[in-house]
Amino acid sequence: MKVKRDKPKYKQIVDAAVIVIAENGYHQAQVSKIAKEAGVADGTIYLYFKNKEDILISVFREKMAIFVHNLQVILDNNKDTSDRLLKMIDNHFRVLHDDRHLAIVTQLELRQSNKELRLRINEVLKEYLSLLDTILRDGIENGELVAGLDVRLARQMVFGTIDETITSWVMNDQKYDLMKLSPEVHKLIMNGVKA
Amino acid sequence: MKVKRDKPKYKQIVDAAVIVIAENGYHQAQVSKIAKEAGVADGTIYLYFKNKEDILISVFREKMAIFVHNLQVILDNNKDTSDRLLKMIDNHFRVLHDDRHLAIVTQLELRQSNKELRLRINEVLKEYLSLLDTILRDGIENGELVAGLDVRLARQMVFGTIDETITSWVMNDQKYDLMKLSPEVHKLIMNGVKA
Amino acid sequence: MKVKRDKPKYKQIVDAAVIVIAENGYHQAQVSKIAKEAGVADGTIYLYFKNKEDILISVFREKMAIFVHNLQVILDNNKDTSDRLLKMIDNHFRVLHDDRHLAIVTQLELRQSNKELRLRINEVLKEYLSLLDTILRDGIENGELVAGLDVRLARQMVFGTIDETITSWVMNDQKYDLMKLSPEVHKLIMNGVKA
Amino acid sequence: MKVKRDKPKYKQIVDAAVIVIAENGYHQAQVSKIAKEAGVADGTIYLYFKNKEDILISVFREKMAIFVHNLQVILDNNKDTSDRLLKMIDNHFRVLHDDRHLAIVTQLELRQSNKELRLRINEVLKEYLSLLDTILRDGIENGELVAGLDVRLARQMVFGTIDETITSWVMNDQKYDLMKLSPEVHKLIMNGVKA
DNA sequence: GATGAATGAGCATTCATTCAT
DNA sequence: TATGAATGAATGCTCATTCAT
Repeated sequence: MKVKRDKPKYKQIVDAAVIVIAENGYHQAQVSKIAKEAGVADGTIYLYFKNKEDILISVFREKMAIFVHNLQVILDNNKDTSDRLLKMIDNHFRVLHDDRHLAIVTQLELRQSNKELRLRINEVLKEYLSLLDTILRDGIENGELVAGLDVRLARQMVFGTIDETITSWVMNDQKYDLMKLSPEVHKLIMNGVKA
Repeated sequence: MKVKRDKPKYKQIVDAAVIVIAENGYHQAQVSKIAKEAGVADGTIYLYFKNKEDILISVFREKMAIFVHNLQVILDNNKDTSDRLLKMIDNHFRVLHDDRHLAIVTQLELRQSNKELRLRINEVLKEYLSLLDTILRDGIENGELVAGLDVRLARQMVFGTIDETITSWVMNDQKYDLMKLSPEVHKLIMNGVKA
Repeated sequence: MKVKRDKPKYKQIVDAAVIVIAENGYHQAQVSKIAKEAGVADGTIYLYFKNKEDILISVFREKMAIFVHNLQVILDNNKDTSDRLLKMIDNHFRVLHDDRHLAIVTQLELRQSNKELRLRINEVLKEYLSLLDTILRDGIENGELVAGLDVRLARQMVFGTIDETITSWVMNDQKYDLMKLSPEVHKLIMNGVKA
Repeated sequence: MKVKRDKPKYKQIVDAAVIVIAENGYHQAQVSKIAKEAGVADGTIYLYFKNKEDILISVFREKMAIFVHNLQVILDNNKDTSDRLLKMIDNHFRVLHDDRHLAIVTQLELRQSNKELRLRINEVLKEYLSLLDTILRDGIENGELVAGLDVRLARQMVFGTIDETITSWVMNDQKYDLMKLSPEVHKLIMNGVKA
């Protein structure tokens, strides 16, 4: 039996939600607007999603899967820690660079959700962060990263830097080329700011 | 006539707002709750604030002033870049460590505000970030920081790392000692993760 | 072609409706639940019934037929008015005593329907009440009942008493033996409360 | 401190609810309609009532209080059981005869409420029924009513008869004079139908 | 006959803000 | 200044019914 998540209308509605949220803002993204954008009736939404929160979680889960999948491929094909980190940054930047709506949604709008929803979003994020942990642990093991590195702090530094960089870019209306920043961001993460 | 914000009721209301938001969450922080906590009538709020958004901005502005003031003192008393950064991190951690309500409000609750409000919050943040820029520019100038450092990116790295570290601490219910992390965070920012 | 109500699916759906209404209550007895209980698709309902109201009317009509049929047999086999009334009460109590679901549906749930539906239910009820009128008129004629009895009022007294007695029993979760009450109810109707 | 129930707007809204329910039916009695009829804003309703159900309970409670109060006066001023019952019937008929809207609401519309609300309505009713029980017990004691009378069944007979009589009158569009029926109803209850 | 995915109208409730006192 | 009763706009979700297959 086909699960709902694989049906075309499911994806249609998720994609519509990204567009509606990006263009109207989180608090102005009414279910009826999403339904209209998806080209379905309001009630149809509820054949595929339990409630509005379920749509938002799904948006995040579906899109996050892209990041996770890409990062998994990067890990499989690259064994050098520096390469892995550069490619991770580059991938993260590129996915959001290529989908301006998605960038607005993940960096600004979804963060307006309430604490409960954000906790559920964080759970989805964990999969991604655990792959980052793998990069860091492998790097420590093979001597590429500094011995005794606190993996949790390092993860927060890497993710915090990437996230803040993208958020600033979005808040500046994406008016400069995010892609060009990855080498420099990579260098900062690897070597810090010290001369 | 004194300006309104020096009057006791202005501060009463701002402090009440921090408590109400921390204890109830952003979306459950109704004006009537804040008024009750401040011991004034609902209508009185509007003698001191234009609207609800104005209260929230004021909360952020009043509390941010502490960070800015402290950081200014740090800059005045320390000329070494590494010292300045360590003390900045330490200060940032300590202020939020000492006021659990404030930590919840700045790291979680106020981020649920809409884009417009967050843009205004960012403006308040600018003063703080420009002091950080000063640290970075001074460091580059005197050779302590790497030549050719992209100040904007470096600022995003420093702030992103600090912010993500604190947010993780708050989301983990502040159950470990944030203060102990500053030396390690400082080291990461200075030297990166590379061996 | 047989009329629809003789086909097995018609009865299947009516019986399913009684069960679903009794177990879920009138307002939670959605067409889809009735269809599921009956083992047919939602759309199939509409091959046998004009609309949801039509199902409910049919439930009442089908079940009421039992009362009417039994009462007709009682009238055919008993000519004494007091006997007829006792047996009528006894029959009314027994049918609902033996089908707890039906008792809930007729005494509580179906009364939640709107005025229009209740008017149509009353029409179905008329057949039953006109047999009661026959008992009363016969009784007046042969001198068993008081001369000059207002048949309409007497009918309302008999039916109101029976109905209120059963409703109280259902609202008390059918926790006492309804059957045992018929002689006493009969006596009240025949002789009133006066010493 | 004045309680809400004593404020003029409380009564205004209750009376508006009776009119709106009687004229539009239970399921078409939207809160906004009640507010409009009461001449207040929708939100004002919620300053006086917890929710819609609370309005309906209050309607019943407020109006039932009239019956209870009148019946209490009757008990105080009449010691003869037959008199008491006649006056009770007469009072019950007269109150509903004098307020056609209220008659529709209590006999038809409020019965469409769900089981939970009806249970709460029944609790309000209990006060009235317990006064009736007092009449019956006093009557048995002083020998006016039949020795060994089952008070519960007698109560159901009296109330069921009154209720069914009024409901029939309402369903017949109140087109005959209800008041004239009380002596006959009283006789039926006292003496039964037997010759 | 039978299916079940799709439809879309309809409504209770909250809460920031006002303004008469 | 200070009050707090009153306002009224705005929206997620359900479910009876349809109709293409």
